[in-house]
Amino acid sequence: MPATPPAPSDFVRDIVAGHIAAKRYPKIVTRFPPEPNGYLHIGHAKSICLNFGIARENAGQCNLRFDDTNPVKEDIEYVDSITTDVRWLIAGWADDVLGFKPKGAKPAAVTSNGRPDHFLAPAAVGASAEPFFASDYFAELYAYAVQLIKKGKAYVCDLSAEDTESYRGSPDQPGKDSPFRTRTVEENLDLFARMKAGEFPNGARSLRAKIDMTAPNLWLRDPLLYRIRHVPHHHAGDAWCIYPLYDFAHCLSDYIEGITHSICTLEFVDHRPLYDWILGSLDLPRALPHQYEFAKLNLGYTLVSKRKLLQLVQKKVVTGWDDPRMPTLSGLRRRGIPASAIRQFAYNIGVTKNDSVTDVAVFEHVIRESLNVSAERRLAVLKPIKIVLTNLAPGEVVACTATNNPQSETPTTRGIGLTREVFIESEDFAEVPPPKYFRLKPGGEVRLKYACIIKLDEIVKDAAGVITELRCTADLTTRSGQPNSDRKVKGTIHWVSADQAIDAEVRLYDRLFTAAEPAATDDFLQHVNLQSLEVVTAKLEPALAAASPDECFQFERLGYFTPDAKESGAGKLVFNRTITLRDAWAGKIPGHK
RNA sequence: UGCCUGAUGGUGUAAUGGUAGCACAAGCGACUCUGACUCGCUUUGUCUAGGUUCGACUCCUAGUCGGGCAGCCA
Repeated sequence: MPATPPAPSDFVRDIVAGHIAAKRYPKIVTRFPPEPNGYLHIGHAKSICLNFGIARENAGQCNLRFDDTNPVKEDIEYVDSITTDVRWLIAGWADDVLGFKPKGAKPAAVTSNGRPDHFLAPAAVGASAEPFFASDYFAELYAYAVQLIKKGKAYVCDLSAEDTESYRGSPDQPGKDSPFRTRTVEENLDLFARMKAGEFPNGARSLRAKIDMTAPNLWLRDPLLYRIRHVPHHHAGDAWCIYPLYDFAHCLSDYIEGITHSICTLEFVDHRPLYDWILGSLDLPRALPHQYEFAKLNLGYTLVSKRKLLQLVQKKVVTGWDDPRMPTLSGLRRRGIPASAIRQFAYNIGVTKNDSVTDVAVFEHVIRESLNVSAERRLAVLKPIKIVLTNLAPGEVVACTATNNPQSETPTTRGIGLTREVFIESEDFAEVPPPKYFRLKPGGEVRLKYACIIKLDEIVKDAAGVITELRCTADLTTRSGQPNSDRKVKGTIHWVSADQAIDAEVRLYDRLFTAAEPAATDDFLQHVNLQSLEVVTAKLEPALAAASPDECFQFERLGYFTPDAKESGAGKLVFNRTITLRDAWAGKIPGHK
């Protein structure tokens, strides 16, 4: 997989390309605007790759901006996790177009040439820089709201939430004007100032745009611009008790930052006329941003909804937002999935306006494709069964050489020792083998990878009939470099020396849901896969003792595994299975799958 | 019953009036000291009905089906 895939093409990029050809903007500026009310997930990755991708392909800029206008749902924990996750996803790919600003900077403090420019060169983006926050614009936003009132385009409304809803009408029924719609500019100004001053309780009044209560588009029926919320804000502190709503804050935040292309998902199509109305109703001298919408990601057997993922966390279905089974970027990272694979995935699925469900196999494919090239191979046995090589003496060690990565252009090797007692995978032995079984069977031969061919002589069982060991003879003339090394047997299996093996907890993950579209079911919690985690104590080759969580290994013939960043350490090794290898055999075993 | 939006193999996505292609999945085969990887081959598609045109996935008309919208969430 190329580190930098070829530049993708899609309808959004076509629009941008048209603007560049027309020299409509001096610089392309996009933004990724999460609300800090949950962790980022694979669906957000699609948006991040689109926004940062467009910026990097056009020598532009993409601001990370927190859309933090609703303090009751937001938290600093999410600000931190989102920042970390975005930087991880774009690292080595779009760092140089990441828009950050000096810590604490607000628009007025850094405006130059009549145009706010918070952008720092990548070298300057260190501890003294931070993402953008819509809440840093609260003062500007308030001033714009006052301007709207003065133009007679906004009014303070005293309707309760319930009345506001009923006055709005329904999709096929026009709404009716609020009795407060005709207040004078002076009265609105006074009331709005007193809202800001904290004179009224939560929900007592709101600021509304004066548009058209009979508009067929519900979002044009005098939408709310500000609500009263006597709560402190995680970023703005306790400076405010009125907070702007999304529609008012977003378009103006885009304008303040000089965004050219405001890219969002399809559910905001209905909001676009409002986005344009607000910007068009104010005196805004600079070029206005425009909104473009694409279809968000839906992934099979996966939940792509912050709200629903939060429920999994709260109900302790998973251990946290970063549980390796979660489709969050934190979870995927902990599981061992490379950021480059996620970017490749975004590239492969494309960007359209079609509401669709992507097959998880597409995601799994890019993970394997990436790891196959990068992961070093190791030997590990998940569910061991003991083999005794009767022609080796106790304590005897036969030195073998294993290749670290056959995909490498210049593969390196490491030594492993074959001893009298070794563990093999219990699945690699069958007392009564199915047809076409290539692995160890009574009287049969297999090759121990990197070692030699062995022949099964005897199956030893205890009094209860349980197999305790398999006694085999090793044909040491079939080792690499030995005269019979190219002797062919149908099966090659992995193994670990019983003397040298180290124990590790290995967590085997499966999909979190049994339903192809959990979000489309009545209750997704009823479709949680109760077998999504299986914990085994595995036998690993000794080299794995030094593995670090930023490495992912292929355990040969099994899959890709990475040390758990939170729980694996010198005292106790814990590995997460990132993904299995493709297994063409599994589907062919009679009665299997 | 209002407004917005979409429809191409099993899935996702190209083709912007000129050979329906790519990826994933599936199947068969080759190779193999990973039943992996790699390689070769194969199956399967333009929502429907009209129209325009030498020629339509593409343009027009009418339908059908799907998604979104009535938070003081984003």
